[in-house]
Amino acid sequence: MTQYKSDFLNILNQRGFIHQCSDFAALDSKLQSGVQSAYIGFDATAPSLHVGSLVQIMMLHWFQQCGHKPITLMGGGTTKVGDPSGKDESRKMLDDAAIAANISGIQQVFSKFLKYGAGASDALMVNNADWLESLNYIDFLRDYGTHFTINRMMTFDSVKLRLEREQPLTFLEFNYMILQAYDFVELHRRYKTVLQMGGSDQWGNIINGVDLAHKALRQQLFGLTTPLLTTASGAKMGKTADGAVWLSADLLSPYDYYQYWRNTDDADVGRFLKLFTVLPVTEIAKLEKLQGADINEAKKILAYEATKMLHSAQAAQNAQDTAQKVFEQGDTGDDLPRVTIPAARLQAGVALIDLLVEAGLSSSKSEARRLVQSGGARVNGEKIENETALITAQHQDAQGIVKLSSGKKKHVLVTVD
RNA sequence: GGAGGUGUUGCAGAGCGGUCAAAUGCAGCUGACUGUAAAUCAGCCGACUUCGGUCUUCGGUGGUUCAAAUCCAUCCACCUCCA
Repeated sequence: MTQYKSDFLNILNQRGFIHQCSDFAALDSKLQSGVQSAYIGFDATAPSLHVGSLVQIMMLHWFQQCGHKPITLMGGGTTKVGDPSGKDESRKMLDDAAIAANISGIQQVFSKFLKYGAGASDALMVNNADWLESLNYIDFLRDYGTHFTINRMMTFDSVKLRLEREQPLTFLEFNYMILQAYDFVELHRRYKTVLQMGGSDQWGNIINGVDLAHKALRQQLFGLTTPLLTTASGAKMGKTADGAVWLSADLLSPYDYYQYWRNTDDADVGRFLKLFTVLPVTEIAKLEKLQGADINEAKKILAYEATKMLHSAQAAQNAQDTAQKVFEQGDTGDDLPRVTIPAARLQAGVALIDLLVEAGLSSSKSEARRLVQSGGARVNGEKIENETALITAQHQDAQGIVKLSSGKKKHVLVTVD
């Protein structure tokens, strides 16, 4: 195994974060020569980040743990342009207000993983709108446009793939890579930032920044990317039945977040433990030796640790307690989602079909019917196959709760007010 | 500006006057088997339904027809080639 001089690269290497680097040896030396700053850019296209971004955030986390200064760059300016990488279609245009709202949502997530402040290795939050919006078009073209050739830009995957698939690529999007390259140069000017990290899909964009710095500033900057993360079954990280796995508790409860990790494929557990927890690699190595059903123990640790990092130890514990009650004892737990209906309605009796829809377990009555017909609907753990069944006050337990389930994993507690 | 092409249910992609709520694949849901895993197998996969049906969908609009996703007109978007 490769050995680096710097702690940072060693940790990243051991934990499987590294895909490509523009210059391993020189970066290694640079990291040894004092406190450095590195950044990762995040687009403000959604009100929260999802687990797909977690790898990058963890890299910044380790960077800070190694005594360096991480910078989180919000793409307030570049979001208006839209990164064409990996997309067939242009992004929808977002207005200023939406971008600002998204940025404030995303910032809350970062503070869970990074310590912000004024100290040497405290993290810094910047927004590229601060410099991109005041750029003068002609000056910018003359100063930086000369360093880019269309010939080369056409060879980047983000451009090439669009063209090959005969999908439109607007001039606006075509400029994205130039602006991202300029970001790197600007961050170097402002904060002596020497390293840009990102997912492997960002390699082209990152290298553009490194090149631009070389040409415009005569400075060697560095790029480092993570492998594209997929699950063992080949799916992209962060997608579940209900959509993205958000990092904001408003969009995805800690319990659901815990469950997301708890349901990891066997084949992914070791890899994810290294990437998404801070457990020592020696300990992870022991967990990786588990076989068969014992792997579940490793998954519990993964889920607990990941939830703890994002939310809190308490939230992780609550989620774990609930999961244990629900899955190991067939009971109910406090963290299960709840819906409340008027007591009078329950007295009169509510159609099971309707309740399934109201609880969010089915998206339409038809779907709820199918669920019941196929034997996937349960009330208090009892399978109900009669689609005209009524749920009444008699179904309430001692606490006045009715537990409604769709399949084996999705449960909702119905309470009355 | 000119010529041609494309636009179908989450995605991909058939259909080209009735048998079309629309093939097939992927994704998804449920069940069986299990370990809250994977793989495999089975069913489902527009909405509403008193389960008889009813209603809304094939880029938009307006036509032709007993009947249109399928034909015509027009508009829009995109692609390719020419200028």
